[in-house]
Amino acid sequence: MTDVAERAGVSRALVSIVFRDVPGASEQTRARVKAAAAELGYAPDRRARLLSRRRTRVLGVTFALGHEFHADLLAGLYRAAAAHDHELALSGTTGDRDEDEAVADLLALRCDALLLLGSALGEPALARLAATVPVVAVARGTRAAGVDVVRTDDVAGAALAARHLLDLGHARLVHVDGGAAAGADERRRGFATAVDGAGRGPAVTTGGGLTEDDGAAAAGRLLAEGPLPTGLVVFNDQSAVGLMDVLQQAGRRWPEDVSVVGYDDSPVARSRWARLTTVRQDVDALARLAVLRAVERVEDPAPPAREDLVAPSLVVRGSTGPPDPSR
Amino acid sequence: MTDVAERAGVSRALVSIVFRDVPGASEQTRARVKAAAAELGYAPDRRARLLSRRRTRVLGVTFALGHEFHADLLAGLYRAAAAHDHELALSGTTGDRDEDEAVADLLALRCDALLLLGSALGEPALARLAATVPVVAVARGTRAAGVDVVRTDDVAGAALAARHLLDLGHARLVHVDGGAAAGADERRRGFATAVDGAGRGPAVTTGGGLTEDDGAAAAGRLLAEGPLPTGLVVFNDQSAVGLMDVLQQAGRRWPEDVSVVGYDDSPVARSRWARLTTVRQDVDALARLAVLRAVERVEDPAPPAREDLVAPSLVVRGSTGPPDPSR
DNA sequence: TTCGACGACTAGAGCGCGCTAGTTCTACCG
DNA sequence: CGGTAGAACTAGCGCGCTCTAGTCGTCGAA
Repeated sequence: MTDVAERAGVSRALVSIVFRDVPGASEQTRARVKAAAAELGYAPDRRARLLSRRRTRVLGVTFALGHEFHADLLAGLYRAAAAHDHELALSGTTGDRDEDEAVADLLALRCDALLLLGSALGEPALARLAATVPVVAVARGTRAAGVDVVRTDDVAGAALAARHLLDLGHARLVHVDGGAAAGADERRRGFATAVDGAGRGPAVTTGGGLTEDDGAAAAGRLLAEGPLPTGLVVFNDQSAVGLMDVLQQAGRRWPEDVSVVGYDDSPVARSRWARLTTVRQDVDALARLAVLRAVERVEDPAPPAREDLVAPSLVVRGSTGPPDPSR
Repeated sequence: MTDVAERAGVSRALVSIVFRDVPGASEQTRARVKAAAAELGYAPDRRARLLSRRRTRVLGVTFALGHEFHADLLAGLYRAAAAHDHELALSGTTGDRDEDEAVADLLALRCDALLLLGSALGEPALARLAATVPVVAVARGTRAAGVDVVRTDDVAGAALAARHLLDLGHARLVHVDGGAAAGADERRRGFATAVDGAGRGPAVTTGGGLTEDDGAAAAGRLLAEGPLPTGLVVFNDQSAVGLMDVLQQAGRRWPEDVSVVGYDDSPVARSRWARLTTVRQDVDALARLAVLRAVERVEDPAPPAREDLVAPSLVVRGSTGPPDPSR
């Protein structure tokens, strides 16, 4: 910075003014400073810049590496943060790098707020964290004190899936659930409410899970239990494709023999093989709201924690259709 | 820091000594300082710490968000960086956040070195960057001046795939290539060398690409062109599953009618449907080497750029088998 | 007793910025 | 010509840490 100032024949303060783009310098000088900086390959050191500022305008984000949905969220967060003139500091979690470590890293950077994507932290840990720094839990519900929540309305999502099948004319629906996974309760509830509400109850749910194997296991049970239901709402896309694989090996076709709805609109749902009708979470809205809540809470930490539900939407593909009347 | 020092009844310098874990404090005092810090919820501010240190011991990493292979690499990089007592600063690229932006962000943090995962930067841009800061290109070849390269030996990888099929007894092999993608040339070469070397030449290659659609298009051409080859080596897993989908719709089975080998060992290769035999890149070795080269070059920027090739391995699954002699 | 060595600890400069409280310079008015 | 407003610019402290060059005190050897 000193070099740039010297080369442009001004003081360091002037260089600072130019790079912060604030009033206090003539156009002519601005040009001269910028030219000098370009020649010297100078760009302000962000660490030093943040150090002398009360607010860092940096949002810390923890996410699971390799989690497609988190990657989508991050893309949205980059956009949303830029819109609020903030930056992102990323800290990934993996098998041998847990969330505590990721959070500690971000705290050492003195982020203004923390956005935890699908956090696995317990409520006490979350509450403790929220006492130190504004925390927004994204895509995960919690009642931890002081933690803002931004997530998809899973009750509505599962209901959307169920109603889609009901509208197509399916009478025998089954929900392959997510067991104890985050959001599984809400999805069970949404499915049941939709089915019961349409007078097609009682709603039938069978144990599932998050993985392909979970879906495959559920498919095996359904095939063994007698006549296959014509409509299946599965906890997520991954479980759905595991299920579909077993059904296909048993000679069942979609949408002719069975209609299947997934959840998440992950890449596999788009595959030519599955063409999976699925519930899409509004990633952009989630990201925008998460950043907004974080920024708001930085401004004013006082208000009680709030929860934002974002409406999901249905993406109809080839895995669903009217039931074959001949069967 | 001042608060902690006061509470422990020592100077700030002592607190620094304790937290840097360097000699110069008695065990007794260390304990007292740490206790005081814990009570006050103090952790050193990394920005300030780095600011006053010549070397930051931070490695900047650019990666493509949502790219499974990059996520795997990052997990390895976290491990490798920790082993060298370094930290990682992540900067993702997306559709509307390009690599230049990601790199500028990292430079503003004054990282010691940059690791670019599958960089799309041109050679001039890379060379320019390398003149400013040590740069390691990971999973991507380049001859840009001053840029170290760490990547998989794609020639060997494609040869591995071809030899696997040859060993199984396949006589008619075709390589569905990656067009102009990074690594496509090497894989073509490896395939051709293996086939020619086994006296089963001339090697046949057909145009492919990176996506499912590319693979599907290639499959359509192969089906139309006459008798289907019994062994296919495809540029990557994604293209392979697109191809397999079309083959399946045409009534072909694997491994009975056709054996298919992919590349990358991505999650889709593990799917129950595809069970794709594939070439796995040694992510851990790539990550370890990348960090090592970066750290070395920070120590001593002088030596000429070097290129490290990491040996890939074959993961055999259900998509390959001996050719059916009855056909 | 003196001296040096060594462990424990501290003062204070400096890292690269932002920001406040100035100073200087220019233009214009009465 | 003095006075003044406002634009252009600068001096210097402080952000939270590291690190060098010390000081102080203790102990053992000459």
